[in-house]
Amino acid sequence: MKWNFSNDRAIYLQIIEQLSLAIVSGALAPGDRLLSVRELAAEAGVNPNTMQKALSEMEQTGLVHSSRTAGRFVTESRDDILKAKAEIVRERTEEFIHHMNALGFSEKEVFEIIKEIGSEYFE
Amino acid sequence: MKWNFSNDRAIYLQIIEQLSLAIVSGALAPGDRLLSVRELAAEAGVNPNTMQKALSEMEQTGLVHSSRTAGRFVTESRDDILKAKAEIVRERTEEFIHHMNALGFSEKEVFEIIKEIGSEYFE
DNA sequence: ATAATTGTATTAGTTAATTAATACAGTAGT
DNA sequence: ACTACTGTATTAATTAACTAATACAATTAT
Repeated sequence: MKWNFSNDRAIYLQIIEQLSLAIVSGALAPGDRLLSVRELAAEAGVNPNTMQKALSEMEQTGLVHSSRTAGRFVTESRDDILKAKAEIVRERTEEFIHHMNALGFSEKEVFEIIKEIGSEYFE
Repeated sequence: MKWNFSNDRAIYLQIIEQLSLAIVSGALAPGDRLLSVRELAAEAGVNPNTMQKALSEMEQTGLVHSSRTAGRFVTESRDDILKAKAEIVRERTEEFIHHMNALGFSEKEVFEIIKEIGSEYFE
């Protein structure tokens, strides 16, 4: 897994975001075992404590769970994953729309902008 | 002006963002005089030093400039404001599209999602 | 059995953001 | 002249995030 951090937000929050995205996007499958805290920390280039903090906080979302000595796993509940995905979609979309609305763009104009800028992303 | 801060990002960065948005959206007109650092700090509920840091950094963008004892003003250059607006639109849109693409949505699906979630925002 | 790996806990040091409390020099209005 | 206000500078204290270096108890693999 590839990690990408900006310096304008807490790293552990970005870890939670990126790991959640990997799960809800299907890059990590239900029941998949994660790398160990130490391995993930090395992979992401952060301190093990920082990775542990992120993973530990993520337990609350239900997307991952840990079994003491066997490791940490993606939830087996596809339903929970779908719910988390829906929530992320809603949050991101609302934030974007709110912003574009504040900038004075109509829905129609937003579509035009996406068509133009999105031509590089959407094949 | 109404301020709104979350605790997951540095306050001075959020000040820059919100003030920039106010300018490029036209809430603040070219040449408008801003409230003093102390007044803005009181209005936003932050320390004057934090407001000063935000405003001082914002000088670099060219959207505001200060004249030592007279106060601080929005740039008179409508062109600079338009350029800043275009940049903000591009950044926000790319970020959103990138996210939705990572979640597996096509351009068509993104439009559907915006139509549904955006119905509360766009008139 | 025993060696290695797991998540977790603890203590300490560093850095950046924020608040706090002043201070100063220049200008506008009176 | 003088008062009030401007942006700016400085020094200090506090807090949260991050890193560092270990340690431990439980389980898996050999």
